[in-house]
Amino acid sequence: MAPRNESDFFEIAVGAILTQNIAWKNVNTALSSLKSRGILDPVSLKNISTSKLAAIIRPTGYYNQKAKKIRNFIAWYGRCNYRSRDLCRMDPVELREELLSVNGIGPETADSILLYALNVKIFVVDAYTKRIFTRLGLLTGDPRYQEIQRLFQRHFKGSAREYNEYHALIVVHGKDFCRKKPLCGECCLRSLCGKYI
DNA sequence: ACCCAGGGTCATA
DNA sequence: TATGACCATGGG
Repeated sequence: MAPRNESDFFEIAVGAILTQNIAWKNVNTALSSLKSRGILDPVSLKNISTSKLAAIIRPTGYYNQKAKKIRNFIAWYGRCNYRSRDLCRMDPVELREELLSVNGIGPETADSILLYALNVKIFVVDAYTKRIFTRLGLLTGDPRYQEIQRLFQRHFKGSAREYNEYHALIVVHGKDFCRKKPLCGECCLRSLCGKYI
């Protein structure tokens, strides 16, 4: 498992918060602004005012809420006994619980940080995942986050690298499932999922 | 001029 | 437990 440098860790973690209910595309400009100002680090984000931060991340929408969420995350990091490079030594279950205790970090954001920033082998469930798995008949009704995650993790025995790749595939093809009739994205995922699920 | 995008929190019943 | 209101900009 590969610990990342602090710069990468914060870019991924802050990006995970900024992308909540928003396409990645909209996040890049905000992350670039933070980087070009040299404030994508825990000290700068601790010192900047919430309103200043909100103005910078404006293009991502929900900017007032997200500014608070980012500062809540930074405050947690300040309280945490581990530095970013050592977080991977924490028990992943305990770390997940700690992330979830931060106001503004829910299951998907916590799991995104674990998988993408810390290479913890945990599957990130998003709206697309739920829609696709339900549409494919793998799940029925209105499954909860944990059920969907368990379904994938029970059947897919792959590396964290592959967890990462599969979630990316779902995001890429997920929009095809907005339409009623099967499209190429569905065919792709049928063969994809059929191999493992 | 709509419609939606890789969520999460809070209030209410 | 579960359902709904709310947050808000940018691209199609």
